[in-house]
Amino acid sequence: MNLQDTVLMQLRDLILSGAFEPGQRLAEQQLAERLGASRTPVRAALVALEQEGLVEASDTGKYLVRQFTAQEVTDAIAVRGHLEGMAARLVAEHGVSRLLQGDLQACLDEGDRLLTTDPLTLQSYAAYAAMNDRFHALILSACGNRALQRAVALNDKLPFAPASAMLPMQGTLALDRDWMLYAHRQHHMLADALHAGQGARAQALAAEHTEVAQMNMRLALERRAESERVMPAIRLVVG
Amino acid sequence: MNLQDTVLMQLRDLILSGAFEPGQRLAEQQLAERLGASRTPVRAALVALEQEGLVEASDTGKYLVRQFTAQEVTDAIAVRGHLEGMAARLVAEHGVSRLLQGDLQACLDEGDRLLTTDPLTLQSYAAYAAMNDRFHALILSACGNRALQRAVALNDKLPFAPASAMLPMQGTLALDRDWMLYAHRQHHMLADALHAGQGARAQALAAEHTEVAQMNMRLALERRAESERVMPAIRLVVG
DNA sequence: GCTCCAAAAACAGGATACCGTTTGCGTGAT
DNA sequence: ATCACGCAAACGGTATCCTGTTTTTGGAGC
Repeated sequence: MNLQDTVLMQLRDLILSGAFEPGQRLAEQQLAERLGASRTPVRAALVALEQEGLVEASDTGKYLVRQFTAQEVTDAIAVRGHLEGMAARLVAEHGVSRLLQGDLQACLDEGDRLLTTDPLTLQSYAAYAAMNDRFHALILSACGNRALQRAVALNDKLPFAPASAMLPMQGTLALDRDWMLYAHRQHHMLADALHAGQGARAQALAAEHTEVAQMNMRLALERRAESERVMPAIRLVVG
Repeated sequence: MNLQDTVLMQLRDLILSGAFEPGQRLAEQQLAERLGASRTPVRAALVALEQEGLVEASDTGKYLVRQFTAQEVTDAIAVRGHLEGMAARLVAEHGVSRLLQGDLQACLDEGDRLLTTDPLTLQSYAAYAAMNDRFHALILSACGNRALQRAVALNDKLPFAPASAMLPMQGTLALDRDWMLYAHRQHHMLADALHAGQGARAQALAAEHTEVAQMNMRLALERRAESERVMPAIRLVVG
């Protein structure tokens, strides 16, 4: 593995885990020392992170930790909804292969099983999150549109835009399981629409599905203090 | 201006003007010599170009000029259509400001005027292309969704995905002006839908609008030899 | 005690040197 | 003539060095 890629991942994790103040300056030399590398790989990582949108270059060429407004997060989630809607429509129009059908069904079954326990255990949460990511990734990769995949990948670099952000933070709300049940039923309906070749319905469902993430984001912002322990990246959201 | 940015632009132009074979290896040192810079800015430019999608890193870490299939180009145009559809819907829902209304109208008027001359002059083509870019940029910037703007910006880095690719290559087809008249009437209709706050209609129109680009792309690929003089980037499309 | 200016420290952009690896070519053996 | 082996050139990854610029700090003057 490259030192460049290692540094890139480390730096991304540091930012997303709230190790820096939003708007804080990121000096190459400091980071190089902190990560035990030279400035060269740090430079490359900063260039990449700027494209990812986690870091911005000031007018004088300095790198700053990007800070997001609540509106920007909302917007990013809306974009993901729109893009996933397109992916779902494409899959529905192309037809669902037997393999994909099986994989989707496996996700649905696992979700059904995980959500029976009440209250949810920590393991159930983690397993559901992994399944959720897999479900969304399945549809995206099945749509076969590489430009679309790239657009989603870029969007997912922003905090709280990825599909996993849809999951309620565990423990803070008793309503969590209810929301997950709702979201999982949408998964069922979406798989159904895909299987039936109902493109418009699939698109609408996938887009509407992200409203759960919007709701979750709003709740997290209202309860900033408690949220910060579970989702440290929320520190990057100002206002 | 940074040497990095200069090198990045030069390199991007070189690739898009077909100076390299698709799939060709891009060696840092060679490029550094050719551009009269050292390896450092070239390296930064290559990292950026990889994120833009014009260059890809092989398994052993070398950089290659990316080559596109016709399907990938089609997909990228489809993604732009979907994204511009969202932007148009947002603008229609938010309402069109007086300023935006005036700017759009100016574009429409200029287009009307430019398309009266028959046959079109070279200047008319260039002016229409500039106006076309401005029109699409106006809507995108008015939508206010930064994540959406980022997604479009990324997509537009791919050859033939930007709005300007919608314009027929001048001189090769007598039908050019007819297509431009058609596309420009869509501009009129889109502005009308935006003004009337008809979100769904605006979205559908903006998406359908990119079918002109699809058509143009198909024609260009059928007449590869002639197209190459006007759109050298077509060399990057294989198959 | 506050302000302003100058010196010093830190930093970003850029260039280059070093090293391990890959690649490609030429030579020699079969 | 062909294949295999080895050597040399080139390259990518990394670190370090240089230079011009920005930022910070410390002191002197008000």
